[in-house]
Amino acid sequence: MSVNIPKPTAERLSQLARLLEQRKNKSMPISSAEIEQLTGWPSNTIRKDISTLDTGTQISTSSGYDPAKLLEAIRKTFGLSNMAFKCCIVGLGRLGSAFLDYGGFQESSFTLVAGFDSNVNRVEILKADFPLYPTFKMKEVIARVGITYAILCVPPAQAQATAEKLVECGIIGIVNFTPSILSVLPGIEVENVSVIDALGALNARLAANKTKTRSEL
Amino acid sequence: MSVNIPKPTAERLSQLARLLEQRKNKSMPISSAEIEQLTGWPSNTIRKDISTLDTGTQISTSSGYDPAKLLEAIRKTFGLSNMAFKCCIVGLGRLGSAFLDYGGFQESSFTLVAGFDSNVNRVEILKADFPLYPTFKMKEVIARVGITYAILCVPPAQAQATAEKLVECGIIGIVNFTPSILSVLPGIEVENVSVIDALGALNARLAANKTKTRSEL
DNA sequence: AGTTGTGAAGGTATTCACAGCG
DNA sequence: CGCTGTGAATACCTTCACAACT
Repeated sequence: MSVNIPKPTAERLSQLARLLEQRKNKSMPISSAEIEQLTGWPSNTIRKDISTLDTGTQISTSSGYDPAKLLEAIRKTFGLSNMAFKCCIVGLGRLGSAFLDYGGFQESSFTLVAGFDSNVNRVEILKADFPLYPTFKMKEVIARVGITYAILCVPPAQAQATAEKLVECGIIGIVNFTPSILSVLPGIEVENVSVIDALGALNARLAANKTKTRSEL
Repeated sequence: MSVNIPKPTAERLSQLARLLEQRKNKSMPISSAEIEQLTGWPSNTIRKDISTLDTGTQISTSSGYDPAKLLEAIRKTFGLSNMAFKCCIVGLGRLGSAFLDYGGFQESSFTLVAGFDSNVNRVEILKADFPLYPTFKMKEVIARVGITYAILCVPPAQAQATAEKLVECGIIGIVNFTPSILSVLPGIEVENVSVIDALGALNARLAANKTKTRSEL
């Protein structure tokens, strides 16, 4: 069931989940038109996306979707129902330490459970809701706690080496905040997060818009 | 010429540009096979992507592409040849201030030219290679300096309001690092950058891999 | 009424496979 | 000969339009 969700659909649904998590009014139905208004995606597409979920139970009324049920359906489809995936931050410089008090994890299906830095001093000074360790404890902690994903924030020069070490330790997915391009073993997934790429994407889209005739409202 | 570059192609080319910028060996030819090895995209696709660029001059030899020429062609196609787009950081908390010494902009077509924060104290204490201003100077500075893009790092609760203000000031593209979903006027582009989404994408891909039979090397 | 859900049509992007070039 | 470059074929995603449901 739900074997093949198109990648763009998966991305939209992930963001939709985040939107639902944040939404104030947890019980008021949300319509595809409202989602269009909030996100800019056509309501048609949204309905099609939602139709790829296997909901089991009834999810919509005549005035829209039940947000809680919709959120649950998305989570179930992506295999993140009840359990939260455990993540660690690697590299606690300015960028890495910014996540120590980042609120976004609160409602999500991911939790931060550890941070690592090679600078022992920094590990001791920084405060967080979860323990911070010097790098040499990485292997032990990742195995013991059962950490799945890593958020990589080390300096660019160390990125590739650190990534390899993380994979050795059992990490299967890396969110790469460094500007380095990582190459990893097959089966391991990397998601690159880069301001420069984001700016590039913006720019590409705006350049494309200029060419197009304005067929949008 | 080059009227319609597919969106996924544009994204890959943007990343390819970054890869070329970082590459040590600036003169050794790079082949589509090597790019495949580094990025995971099929070499076929890469060649197709590159073929959408209008290169003017010859860009490849029989052992691959000339990296400098390729980079130049990508930049030209995206309208960012010589000039660098001017960007500002809005919100200088932990996350925002992490960009003050982020190296990635060095080789790119984007430059940071200003930072803003509502906390006057913070503006005075932080050090950067470019000037920092209190928020109330935003309109004046953006207009005078000619800033195009903003990197939004304010607390989630202020995100939507700040975005609207930025648009009023003349910003046409926003890289949104807050977990809030922004709605903006048509013609304005937003690129969301979120750890949570990145983790979601990772997870979705890994879940999909499990279903697939391993047809990869 | 208003909204979802969905087959069918249309449009895009990727893959294939091989011609053409240095 | 290895590598690029590209029409043609395929696979994929989105849009449309309307039936079904509340």
